[in-house]
Amino acid sequence: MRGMDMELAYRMLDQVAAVPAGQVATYGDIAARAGSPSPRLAGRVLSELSDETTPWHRIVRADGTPTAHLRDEQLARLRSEGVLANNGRVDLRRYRYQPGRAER
DNA sequence: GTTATGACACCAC
DNA sequence: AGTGGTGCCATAA
Repeated sequence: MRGMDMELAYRMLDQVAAVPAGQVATYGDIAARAGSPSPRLAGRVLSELSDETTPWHRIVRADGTPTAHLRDEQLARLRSEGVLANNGRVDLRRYRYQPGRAER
């Protein structure tokens, strides 16, 4: 839609869907895995194409802080999956999903 | 074509 | 560590 690269957009959505419950990924992670250099594009894709089946709440910013205008709901959803935040910040060292890397 | 804006990221203070 | 400036890709006016 909007003339955007839909294949890229769907790859991003796939990567979002690939993040398991209880873990998170950054916008940069999603963009990179989908083959895009632009984290902002990942954000825009989520804002426009996400639906009830898209775990958008598992995507946080590079420093572990949740999306500003949605932080309350996002943190609540993450908390319900077992992702705890300290002072509004998710511990990426602990919860970041990295494909191919063993769980702890 | 130029400017402003945005679910972001990085570097400098 | 928090704040601010700049870069980034794409859209809207």
